[in-house]
Amino acid sequence: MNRVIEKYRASGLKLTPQRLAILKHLEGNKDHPSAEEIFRSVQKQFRTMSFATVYNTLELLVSRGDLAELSIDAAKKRFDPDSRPHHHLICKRCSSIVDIFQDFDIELPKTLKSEFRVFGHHIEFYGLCPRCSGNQQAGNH
Amino acid sequence: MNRVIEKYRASGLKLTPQRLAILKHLEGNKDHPSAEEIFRSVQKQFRTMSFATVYNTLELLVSRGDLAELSIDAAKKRFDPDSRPHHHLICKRCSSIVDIFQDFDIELPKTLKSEFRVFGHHIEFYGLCPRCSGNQQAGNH
DNA sequence: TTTCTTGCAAAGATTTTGCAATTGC
DNA sequence: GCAATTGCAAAATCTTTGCAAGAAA
Repeated sequence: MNRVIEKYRASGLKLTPQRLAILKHLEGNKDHPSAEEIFRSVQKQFRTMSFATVYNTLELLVSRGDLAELSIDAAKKRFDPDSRPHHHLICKRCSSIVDIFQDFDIELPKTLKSEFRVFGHHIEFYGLCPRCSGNQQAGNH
Repeated sequence: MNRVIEKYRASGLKLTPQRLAILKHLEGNKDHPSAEEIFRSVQKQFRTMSFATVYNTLELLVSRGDLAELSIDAAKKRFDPDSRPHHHLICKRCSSIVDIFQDFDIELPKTLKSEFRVFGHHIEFYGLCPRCSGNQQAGNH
């Protein structure tokens, strides 16, 4: 995310401490956090932090392509700062998400390709994480 | 969905007219409707229809494996009555969803497979539908 | 009659928005 | 100082829930 900060500076956006804290929280984050998790974390540093700022910043990052918004979890949007193309594996019990860095050879039928303009694809694997598969009681995180 | 009705009857669930109307609306439906779309449609026949009944019925169907809940659309849950395994293609502009009935050969790395218990996978293709790719103005549906 | 289901209304959860006050540049 | 950003609070969505009344079997 450090290069994201440089990009910010270069395009005239303001580097407010709130934004920097959000960027810092996202940097290298493998938890695929929701907006609320990001809010709670950053609020520890900024007591006056608001959801508006979190959502504003997330929307900005997504629109600039520096953050991916995942729709893999039906309950809420989750965010992924890793910009490398990859897939995800979600635990159906605790909703934890892990990255899958493997390239699969996926080719759509030609008939469809001529109608739709397809940009890309994303594979969602689902199952039970090690913790949940051995524990019927395990809840969310 | 007719066989779903038989299954219902066989397991002692009540076949209320509201449920039958919801099942009828879902039968053969390729629109991947949201709960609200189902509600609006069925409400035309039952003026007193409530969201509770729609959500109750959808949850029941999902729990019995007769309906798939899609998390492909970040804005809301959408439902798919087609129980055959398949994938989806979503239009990033109007959020329309079309089915992809093609089987891709997807194999996870062994290391992951030994940790996670993986049940299955779902591929989300994204792009622009024919209508939206030729029309910058196109809105939702 | 018994049990399940409905409808209503309220509550919960997530996300968005308007706008005055503030702050980075 | 100007324009972008923040914080607050209210509102907009989507979904769930409690419970009394009603209906299927």
